[in-house]
Amino acid sequence: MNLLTLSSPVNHSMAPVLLNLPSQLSLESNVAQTLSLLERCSTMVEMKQIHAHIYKTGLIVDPLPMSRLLASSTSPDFGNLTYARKVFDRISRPNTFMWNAMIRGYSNSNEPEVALLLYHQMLFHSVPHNAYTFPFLLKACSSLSALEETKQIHAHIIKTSFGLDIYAMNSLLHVYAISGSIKSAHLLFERLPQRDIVSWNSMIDGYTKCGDIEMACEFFKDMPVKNVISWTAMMSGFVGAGLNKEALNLFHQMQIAGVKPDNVALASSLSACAHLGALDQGRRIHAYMDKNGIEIDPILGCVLIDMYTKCGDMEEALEVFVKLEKKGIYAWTVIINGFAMHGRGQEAIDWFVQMQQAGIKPNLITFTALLTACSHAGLVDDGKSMFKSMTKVYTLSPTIEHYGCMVDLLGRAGLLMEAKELIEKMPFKPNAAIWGALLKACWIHGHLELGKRIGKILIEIDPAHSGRYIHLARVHAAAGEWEQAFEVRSQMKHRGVSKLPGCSAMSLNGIVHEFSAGDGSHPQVEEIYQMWNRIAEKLREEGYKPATGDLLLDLEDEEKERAIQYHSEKLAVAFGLIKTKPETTIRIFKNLRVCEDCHTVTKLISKIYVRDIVVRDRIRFHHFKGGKCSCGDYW
DNA sequence: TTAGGGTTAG
Repeated sequence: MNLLTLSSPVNHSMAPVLLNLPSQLSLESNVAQTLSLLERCSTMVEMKQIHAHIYKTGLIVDPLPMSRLLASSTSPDFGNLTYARKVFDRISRPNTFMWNAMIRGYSNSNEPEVALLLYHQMLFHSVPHNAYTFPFLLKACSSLSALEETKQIHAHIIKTSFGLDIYAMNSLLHVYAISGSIKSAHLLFERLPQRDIVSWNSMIDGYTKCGDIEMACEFFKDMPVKNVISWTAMMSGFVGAGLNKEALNLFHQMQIAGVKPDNVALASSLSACAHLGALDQGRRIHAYMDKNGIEIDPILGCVLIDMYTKCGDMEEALEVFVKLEKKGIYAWTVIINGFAMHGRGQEAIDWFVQMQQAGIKPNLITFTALLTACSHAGLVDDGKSMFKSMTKVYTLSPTIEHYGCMVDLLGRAGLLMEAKELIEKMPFKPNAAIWGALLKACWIHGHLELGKRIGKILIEIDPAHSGRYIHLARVHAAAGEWEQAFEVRSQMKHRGVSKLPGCSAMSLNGIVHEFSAGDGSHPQVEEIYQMWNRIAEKLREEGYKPATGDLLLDLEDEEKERAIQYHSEKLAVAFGLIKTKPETTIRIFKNLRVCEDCHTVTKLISKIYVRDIVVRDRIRFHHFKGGKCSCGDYW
């Protein structure tokens, strides 16, 4: 055993003297003092000093301080697994505690498979395991989704009579629940000799992760006691299922139930706000965080920034971003993506430059955000050079998503041949997203023959997707082929594919008001329609004529005009004008893309009524002001 | 010792 190697990293002339370590002590008090130091230790520098002390004073032969040293140096907060491994490998016969510490360390690391290998060696050396071994080991299984290994460990648990240990059983339940074996988890849950709140929470998490939100709700309802984790697991389940209103509702119920939200619950609720575009609720949650002195950890910071960008308030997003102490790659990517969504391509690039100056390396998602930014802002040359730099400068291999962004960027800019060449050259088989981007480009730039061919391919790939039929019908209509257009729409109806109804939402005093085309369900429907008629009058005075284009194939012209007049977005704008004070920005969120007519109308309204109107459509933001839109009609 | 949170083109 080369002890010098172990203590060599400690350089007393270099390392700050953090600990005043005595060298002359009775063995007993030295053990006690060393253990107490290890307990309080919070950096690797301190750890190495204690290690040197253990070595120097002969405590190295005592298993107790060495065990603690291993436990601390494998800590997920400040530990160093490589260092711990060196120490561990030089211990001639490590005890169970030491093996457990190593297994725990690896289970929390990016190589959890080593935890399983260590367990194998532990069995080989006939080291007995204890109640702590299984939870650590199963944590590694859950990171690896290693179902086969989990089953083997399950057998060991039963064989070694740990089947009554609630920690081992809960860990087992958790792996089954989140590794696609929810039925096994449920069976295990039913047969558990005792259950606690962790068992229930794992079932909720498991059912939400496999998409069975109803079962998750059942468990949530039935559980005898709920804690903040139960509420959060259910909330995240709702968010994951796109049920963001339900998630926010639950967040309020949680507070009524007297459960104080922690950072995870706050992150989940902010994520729901981001999806809903519920800016005022998001702001309220932010204010709550400030008032209660909640420390903004790196994840919470990202979600908060993301919420502001997705709710249309880039300035507030930037303020939070600038104040955020530790800006990791997530935070930078979120802010760059924010600028991308808002069509502020040059700023996205500028912040990317700053990110590099801060020494943060971009990842694949950062590039998706950057390429989107270039695409939305029509920055073709910048986009091309970014795309090239991925491989040349950053050694990142573009994924099909990046090719999709490039096809979109080139196609939108009218460089269809270049887009086509890129598709032919790329190392992937084109998917629906690639064809979809090209089809859109064909439609915008009038390449209708190619558009029809792609449209047909898309329907073949995605026969249950209503958008595919609608786009092909639109291309036929643009070519004046009304009969074929009608045929495509009939095919869609015939196959039982229903059109996703357009829906616009506006959040007012914490309540989300939703509108769909021709909607009569809103309680103030009369008032809204009257307002719309007044708006229509003013629009006509401005010389506006409703578009009766290609979208409403099966209607007569007069009907088309009526239908397009009552698009959800127009109803939402009318509602906004009634319900908010002059000069207040109206914020609307659409589930589909803005249609051309609504875009024209919203521009005019922003001028006539002197109102800033912010519309988030399925892809990006439009900021309407003084008769113009921030997208520059490029979308 | 076991359970819950973050960025992605169309």
